[in-house]
Amino acid sequence: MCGALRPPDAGQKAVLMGWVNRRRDLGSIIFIDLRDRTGMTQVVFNRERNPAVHDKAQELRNEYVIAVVGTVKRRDAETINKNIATGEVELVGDELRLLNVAKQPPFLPGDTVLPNEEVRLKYRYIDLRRDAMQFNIETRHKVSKAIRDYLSEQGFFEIETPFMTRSTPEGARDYLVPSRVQPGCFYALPQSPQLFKQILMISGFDRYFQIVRCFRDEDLRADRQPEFTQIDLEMSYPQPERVWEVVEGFLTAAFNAAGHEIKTPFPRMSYDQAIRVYGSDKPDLRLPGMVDVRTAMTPEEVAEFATKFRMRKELPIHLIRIPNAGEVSGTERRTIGTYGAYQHVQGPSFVQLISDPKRLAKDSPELTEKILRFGNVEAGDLWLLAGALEKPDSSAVMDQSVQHFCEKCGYLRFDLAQKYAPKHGAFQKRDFHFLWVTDFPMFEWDKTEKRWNPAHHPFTSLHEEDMSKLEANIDSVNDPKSPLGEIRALAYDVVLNGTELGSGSIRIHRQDIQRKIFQALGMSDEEARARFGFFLEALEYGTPPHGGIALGLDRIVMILTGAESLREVIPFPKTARAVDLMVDAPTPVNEAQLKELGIGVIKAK
RNA sequence: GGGGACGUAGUUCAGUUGGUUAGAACGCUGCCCUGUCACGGCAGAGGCCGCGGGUUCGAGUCCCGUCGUCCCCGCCA
Repeated sequence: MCGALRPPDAGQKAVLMGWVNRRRDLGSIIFIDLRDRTGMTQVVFNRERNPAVHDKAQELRNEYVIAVVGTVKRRDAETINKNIATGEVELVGDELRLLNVAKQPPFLPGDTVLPNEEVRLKYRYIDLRRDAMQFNIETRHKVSKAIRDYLSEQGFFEIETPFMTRSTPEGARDYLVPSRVQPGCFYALPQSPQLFKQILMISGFDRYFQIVRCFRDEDLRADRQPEFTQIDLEMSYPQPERVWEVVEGFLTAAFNAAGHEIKTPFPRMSYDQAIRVYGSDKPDLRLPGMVDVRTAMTPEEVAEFATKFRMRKELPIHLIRIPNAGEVSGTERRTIGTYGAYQHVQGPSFVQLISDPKRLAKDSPELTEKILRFGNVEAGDLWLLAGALEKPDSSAVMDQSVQHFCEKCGYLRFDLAQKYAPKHGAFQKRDFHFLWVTDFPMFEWDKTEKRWNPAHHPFTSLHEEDMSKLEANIDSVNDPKSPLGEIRALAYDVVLNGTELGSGSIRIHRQDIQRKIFQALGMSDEEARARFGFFLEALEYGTPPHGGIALGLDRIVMILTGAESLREVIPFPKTARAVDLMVDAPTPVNEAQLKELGIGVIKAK
């Protein structure tokens, strides 16, 4: 292979096959960098030594596929190339076979500047020849293999589940597949194998896993593709801690496979704490959290401060700190103080920012001193205070809850952290901060539908202590003030550097509790039967307690390779409009196909 | 559904206040070159300025629409 030859091979005959990465024609001597998956070797064709082969080598162009038979030669000291692994040797070409020519490609795998993504995606086969892509795909292979091996060793069976299954109205939009045999009926591609894996527990396969494709017809993001791969697992009789151990185990194996050490167990944090301190359910621990400076003040000070800055004193006043941001100019500081300057935060403002430390220090020196000490602010840190506006735009008033306020602050923290990333240097891609976020709420309020919905999915168990709260509020699905929102689920997320890697829960295994959950969700027995009948029935035939989790493989590989988007770790990804530019999918289909399926297409205006 | 950025040669980009023949680099073609490795030198080809409309004596440049790519909000149990 092109990356294999080393000085000890000198004198040997060798055959190399690969692509012409670059040619350097010096007249009587021609150098070819021959490339394959494993690396690159310089091949030399010398007119003096072999005029016929040299002539033939003159025909070579970029990306031609060739086979070279030659002799491995140790290079002279002054011609060694330290930049490539095979740089101490070269292959002296004795025979050259042209396996295939190539048109001029729109770009070259060896180019230093990348073309735009549209071109890369259209000519994906060329893009994938690039070292970086080869590395990403190789890493992906190693990671899945490590996970597969680890879980197999732990007694998990890899079991496949159907891709053509039933549509369920919950959650994301389904991709539908029409049935020819049952006209007017549709399969749905699975958003996850959730119910199947639970059924597998009911079937006695007490440890299941699958590295499986999932499909969700929702808008894309840099870290969201319509089809993506999950490491899905489920086990019988687990405490959450047992699931976490398994995940920590396979992640350790996966990161090792990619050459990284990680520390386990991962720290844990409740959902409440994550929201309060980081304003997010997926905190990035590489930077300090926020502190509520009211804690450092007397009630009188809080009242005075709040009045002075038109802030609400019953909501947190958060100190957001970016360590080592260095000097920040006055102009810059004024921009920072402008709420609208942030990418993530839009809509009517209810956040009041204090971003000018000099002025604050001048006005209230003692208080400032106190706040800075309390927040561990050091010289060179960028910090600001964020409170809830006393009289915000009318449309923002209704949303002014602690949670919502903290989330807005969390976005400010995140945007600032991004903006000053080059300065604070805390966003090291190799610095892995894992975290378990636990005790997610069971239900969340749906503003559009004006009702409570499951925050995770309707088969999630709740904390035993919260059962009475469920029973007391079982008929309040349409009451936004209902304590249903306080019920904690046995649901957990694993988070890495601000990215949600995976999400799981302990499931309900008793049908009486399942029934209560459906009731609390305002779903009648009939409705529940219609939607999940097969599953509810299965629950009645001896269901062991069980629970599990699913992690996004693509996201793991993305972080491991330092990629900025999932498209860098998926060989054939889709664009933001869910189009595959290489195969040009989706496409219309012909009338006959539609007719056979009993489908009519309505032309959009 | 909404907000933002971008679209000029095969590729990456430049293009002044609207002004006459739209440039550079890499790649490509030909010639020269025996130690290059992002080889070098000389010569050359290559443009629907995304598309459509408008303003103007005149549009790559201004305006409107549209298409495409990217980022974000909504959405993603």
